[in-house]
Amino acid sequence: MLYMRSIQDDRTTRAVIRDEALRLFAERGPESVTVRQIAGAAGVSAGLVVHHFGSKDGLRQEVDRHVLAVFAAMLGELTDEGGEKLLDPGAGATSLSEVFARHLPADSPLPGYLRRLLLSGSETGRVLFRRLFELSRRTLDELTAAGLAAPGRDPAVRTAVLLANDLAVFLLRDHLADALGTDPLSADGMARWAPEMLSIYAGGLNATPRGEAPPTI
Amino acid sequence: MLYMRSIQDDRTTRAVIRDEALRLFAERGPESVTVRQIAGAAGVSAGLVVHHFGSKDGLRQEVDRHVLAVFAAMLGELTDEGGEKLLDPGAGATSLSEVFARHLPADSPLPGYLRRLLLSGSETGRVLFRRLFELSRRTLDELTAAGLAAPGRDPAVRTAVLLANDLAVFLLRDHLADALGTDPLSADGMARWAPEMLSIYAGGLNATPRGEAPPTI
DNA sequence: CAGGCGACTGAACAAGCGTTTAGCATGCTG
DNA sequence: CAGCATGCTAAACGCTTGTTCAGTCGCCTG
Repeated sequence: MLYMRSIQDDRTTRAVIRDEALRLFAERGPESVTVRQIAGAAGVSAGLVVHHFGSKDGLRQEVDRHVLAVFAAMLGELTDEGGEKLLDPGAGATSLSEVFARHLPADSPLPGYLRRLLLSGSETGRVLFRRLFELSRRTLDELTAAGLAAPGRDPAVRTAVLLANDLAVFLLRDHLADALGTDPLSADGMARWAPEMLSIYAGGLNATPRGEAPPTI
Repeated sequence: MLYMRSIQDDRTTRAVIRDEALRLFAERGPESVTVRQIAGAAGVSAGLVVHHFGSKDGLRQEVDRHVLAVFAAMLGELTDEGGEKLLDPGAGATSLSEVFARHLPADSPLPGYLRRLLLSGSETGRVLFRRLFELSRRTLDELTAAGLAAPGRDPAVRTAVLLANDLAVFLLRDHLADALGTDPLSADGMARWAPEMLSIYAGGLNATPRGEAPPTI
């Protein structure tokens, strides 16, 4: 019998199906992927997919749950170490992209799935955004407590601005890579993106370049 | 015969089909909308849709062309008056959202379609992003010339940051409305969003007017 | 008035969809 | 050993999809 799974693949068949579905869903969207395509990619029959997950929508929900769990683990770590990293000038591990880059391989389908999730209008997407919003709010509060930021006149909006800026990198990844010549989620891309971002956060659009002394009166 | 079009509707049947398709595509995505649903919404038969546009994909392309043309007209105006408005402090008509809000009714499907277009990976989306990127670049250059901004050490990235920030409002509209309690594309929403955004652009996250006391928490 | 042409419909079509079913091994359990 | 779940396949089912087709209506033109 022919297997698409490598010899050393210790995942269960169920997990293989789930992972291939995740990849294809992230790539083309669930509506444009058929059960037979998922089955083909996993090296099994279409019937087995339904046997394991009840239905195509059941599989989609399972993928949602799985992705949410992976994200929760990653964000949990960011929350834990957030306090120290934030106060360490120059560390700058405050952006989602950096967390993702450290935890995921470059070709991981998760960023793409995150994008679909946020834009699908689904309940899962809403849950995810709410979590990110709360995380963003905590980050802003910590920055404020450390004297690195002011809460602004409308802290909720300021929180939203920071989060939107962070998420935009995921949502527009392909276009940004096209326009800049560098994948913004790669190490090189982040090395270009982060300083520019931080520079604006530090002193606005008209701030003097880093290294020089700010205008003191 | 029953018509869904109002009595005073002077659009051709062809235009009605196109508009209903635009609305449904923006709402649910082209893959999730059937020809029969479009026909039903337009009050015609499924055969007529194909008769007018050749195929479902032909209709999709026509909608793409139409949306792109409408955008081009709006962006053209922004380019024309950009120079003066930018130099007028407080006017702040530099963001895409404001241009859209001034030209489109609150329930227009165009913002939603713009979102689909940018995230679909289609050639039309790529063209649109490139135009917006160039526009953003010109805006940054004008701000620089007016002494309101520095080009940064990596002007292309700075351009991308500004554009991404602008587009994030469209892409995350529903989530932001949920989190903030206000549609960011409404007049009220923009009145909250713009000052916060401009404040960061003006002086960063920790801006405090010089000589004054820092904001109390 | 004849005739053709474009708008339009309802029925039909083939293909593809998600799902169901019957059946075949395999391995554990009493 | 019999019995029975479990993992799995191939075939088939019913439905929906985009598309085609034959034909009707009304209008313009010669």
